[in-house]
Amino acid sequence: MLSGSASSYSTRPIVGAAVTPRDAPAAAERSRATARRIGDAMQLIARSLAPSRHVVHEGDTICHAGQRFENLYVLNSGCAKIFSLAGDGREQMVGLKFRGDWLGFDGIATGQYTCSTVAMDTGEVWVVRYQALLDACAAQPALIGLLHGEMSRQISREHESLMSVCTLPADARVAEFLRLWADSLDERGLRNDQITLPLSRAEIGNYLGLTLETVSRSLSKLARDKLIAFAERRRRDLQIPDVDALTAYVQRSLAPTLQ
Amino acid sequence: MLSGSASSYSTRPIVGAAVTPRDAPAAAERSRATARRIGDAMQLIARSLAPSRHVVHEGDTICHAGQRFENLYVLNSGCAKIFSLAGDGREQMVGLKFRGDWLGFDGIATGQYTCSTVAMDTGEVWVVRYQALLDACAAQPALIGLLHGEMSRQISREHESLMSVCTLPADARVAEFLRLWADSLDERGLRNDQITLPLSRAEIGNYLGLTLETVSRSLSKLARDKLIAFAERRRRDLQIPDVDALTAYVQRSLAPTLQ
DNA sequence: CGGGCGTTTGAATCAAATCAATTGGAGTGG
DNA sequence: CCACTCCAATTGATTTGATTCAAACGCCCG
Repeated sequence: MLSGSASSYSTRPIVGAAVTPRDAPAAAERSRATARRIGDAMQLIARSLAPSRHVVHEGDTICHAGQRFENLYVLNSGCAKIFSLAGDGREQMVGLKFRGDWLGFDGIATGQYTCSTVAMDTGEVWVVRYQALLDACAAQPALIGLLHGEMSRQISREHESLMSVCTLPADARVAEFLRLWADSLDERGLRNDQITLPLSRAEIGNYLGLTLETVSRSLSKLARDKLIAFAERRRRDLQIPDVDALTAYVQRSLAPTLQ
Repeated sequence: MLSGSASSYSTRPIVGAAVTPRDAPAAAERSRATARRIGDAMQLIARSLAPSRHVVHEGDTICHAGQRFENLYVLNSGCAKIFSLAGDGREQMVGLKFRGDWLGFDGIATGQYTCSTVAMDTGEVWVVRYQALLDACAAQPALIGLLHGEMSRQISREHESLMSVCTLPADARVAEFLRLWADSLDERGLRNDQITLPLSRAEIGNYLGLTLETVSRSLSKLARDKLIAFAERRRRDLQIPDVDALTAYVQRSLAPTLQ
């Protein structure tokens, strides 16, 4: 079976996978659908919850690990990074958030956030009191669908992160990270051919389970292979001429013998 | 700062952590509280949802990736493993489930499960139609708290997995895996001094981002260091004389210079 | 202009993967 | 009951990808 020999890391197939090939025009359609979904969701929230709105700037903490849970937050613009904090001091970046994404789900179970969220650029955060949200759900059932959808989506994204970290070599992990970023921008109708990473190499490394040096080397390699191009001066701005090429790069790394 | 020099892997602190030391009697109390929580939850589900009950056996698939989403599943007994399937055929084990845990959240957002769940031993699964659950929530508000709590808990657990895989060396990852297992049994009032792993080394490796050989070596090392002991004949049964010692082992691996 | 931080790059090292051989248990059929 | 196969697991030898250590560069800001 294919997947057994494919990965340079770990494992043989255990459940047996249905391989579904990717196709480009469908991806574009999916992206438009996502844009619509996010727009509708924000409208619904605005209309039925009248959330208080807060402008945040780069470096501002939106919610703090350990704080008492009361609110959920929805990002209306800008982007944010989420860190999970272990009792022993370890910090792990566990997520990236863009317009339409929700923050703070991790606090519901225990009544206390386990993650800190920090804005990566100027943006607007909508604050939704959890109790108010529950109350509003009674009157507006679409809200509950939205809420559950977002929690579900977050769970699925965590699965993808884990898959990335567990099955991909360093270069591919970085490529996938960039693809994710570009896709996220694309889905929100933002330019994704020229992106500015608001994360240091160290932060990217933390997210991907790599050291900053390895991230730097991988980016240099991707640039050498013409999958990305750095801006003249700032090595944090980069162009992605072809996002699908990144996907192909990841796939190639899985089957080095078959290419 | 401590955490920067501590980890042999990755990174320097980015947000700044509040270090909260662990303490043993509190852990025991927490475990009892969890047992109560799970018992209450199962009662609530039984009472207000009257779910259909299904006995499953080792190897049975509870839900299949790709299938249309309709139901959530609650494990009443037994244990199950969850695999996320990528389009390219990669399989990643992303979770372990025990009594009281819910399955299928990943399907809500897209209307289609992205994970396959397989029973690891004989147990009972309660099938809850998602729509029926939503309807019941209106009459029984505690249900919605339960549901959200479980989704939230799952998100937090994924964070822990990612932290494990990204920050711990192989031996510590295996130790943490065993600790997690023992804790899960403990919280459910089951014996946890003598456990039988229903997973092969390959599956553990897949879960932890390691090869089966590395898992085997790590287990042997843990046995050599007397943190675990194998049963006479079967290398899948093992004893954990002191669960806290596993925690200490993980901590030591983070600060090899300071011990 | 100079200091500081983020980044790049090289060289040496190391942890984990790979390759390979062996053991041992479970199950099968003679 | 034993011989046989099959698969899981262990263990050793070797390779390799990523980390670590170190040095140098370049951008930004005071």
